[in-house]
Amino acid sequence: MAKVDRRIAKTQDALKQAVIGLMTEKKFDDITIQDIADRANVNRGTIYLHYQDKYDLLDKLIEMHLNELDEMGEWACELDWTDALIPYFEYFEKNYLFFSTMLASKEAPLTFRTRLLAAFMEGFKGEIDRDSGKNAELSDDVLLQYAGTAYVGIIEWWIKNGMPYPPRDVAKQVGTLLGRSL
Amino acid sequence: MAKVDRRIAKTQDALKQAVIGLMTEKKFDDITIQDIADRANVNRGTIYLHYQDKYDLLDKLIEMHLNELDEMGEWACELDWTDALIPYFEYFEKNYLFFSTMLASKEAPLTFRTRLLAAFMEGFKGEIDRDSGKNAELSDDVLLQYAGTAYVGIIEWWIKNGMPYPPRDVAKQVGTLLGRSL
DNA sequence: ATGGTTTTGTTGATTTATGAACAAGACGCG
DNA sequence: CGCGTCTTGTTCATAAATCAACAAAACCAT
Repeated sequence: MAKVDRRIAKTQDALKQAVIGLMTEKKFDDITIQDIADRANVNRGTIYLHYQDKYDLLDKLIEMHLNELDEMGEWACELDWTDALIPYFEYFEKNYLFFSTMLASKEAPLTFRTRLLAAFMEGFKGEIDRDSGKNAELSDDVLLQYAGTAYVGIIEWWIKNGMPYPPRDVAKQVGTLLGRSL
Repeated sequence: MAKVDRRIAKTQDALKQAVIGLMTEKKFDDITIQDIADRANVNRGTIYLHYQDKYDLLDKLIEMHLNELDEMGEWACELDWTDALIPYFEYFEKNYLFFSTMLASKEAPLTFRTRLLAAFMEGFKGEIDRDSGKNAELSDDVLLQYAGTAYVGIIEWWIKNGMPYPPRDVAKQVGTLLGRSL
């Protein structure tokens, strides 16, 4: 990964933080470019050096998290199911503000929830047990859809309810259930 | 006040925060320019665009706070003694990390405590009651030194003991006592 | 002391961010 | 509808920050 200029990282980070913060206060469509610039303490014009418009910014923000999530997937696949999900839930916890905002907001363009589901289903593809024969009579479609929605559903519930269990605990339970399903 | 460029404000702020943070972890002399740059997430060379060296940086940091303190003094002099100190103690609270670090560190060049005392004594000069005659037989020297060290002493105690009373409460009590002294 | 390593200041070429200004759109309200 | 105001996207010249490289100090263990 070519190391990016410090300034770029800083302003993009500030902008993303600003958007997340503002989304907790008002609807995305009510947020103005100037709002974002002010909150990020950045010149309004600077935003256009990095993004097309606020929708593009939100899009990139979402994309960033989805990318980080499936980068985690690559080294997590070496663990068994009970432990594999721990880093994920720790990630959700660390970025609580982002996920709760995104899962809450109805107007998040291209609905975040949908993209999250797609990403997880993609990630699950390689994890289906085709050896033991326990899934012989089940088709990929059904399996992925089942496990994917279940996973997203649990995350949604956990986040919206203020993370009632520590990451490790939910992760282990969900890991067990996912292991059974796939 | 000529408005400074956003970038300048940001890097200077980051640098000052970095110094404060680092001073809680190690002695000032052990802090390297690179440490500061790293913590502030700024290029090492950038530091030299603003300061001579780390001592200059620390100096400017102190100066900044002393300036803000005596700017507060100007509009605070319209209040009576019981209320006049409230904004000060709120300021100490807000910048708790700075003051506790500064008052603790023995090696703070030019000893912060001394500069603080000088600033307060200077500020008290105009507040001595020369009308009622109650101070007729007292000389400025004695009065200023007495009140000044008392004030600094209280602040030191309050900060070092983790601010055992809310700012308002200490401020009022100290205000009363200072009023009697001057 | 001495040789190796770290830290310090400085430099120069380059990239990014800034502020201010502008025209064109969108918005709301009387 | 039309008018004023706010928002958008873009431009330009300029200022600040970056990275990499360098020589000189300062530091430290042998």
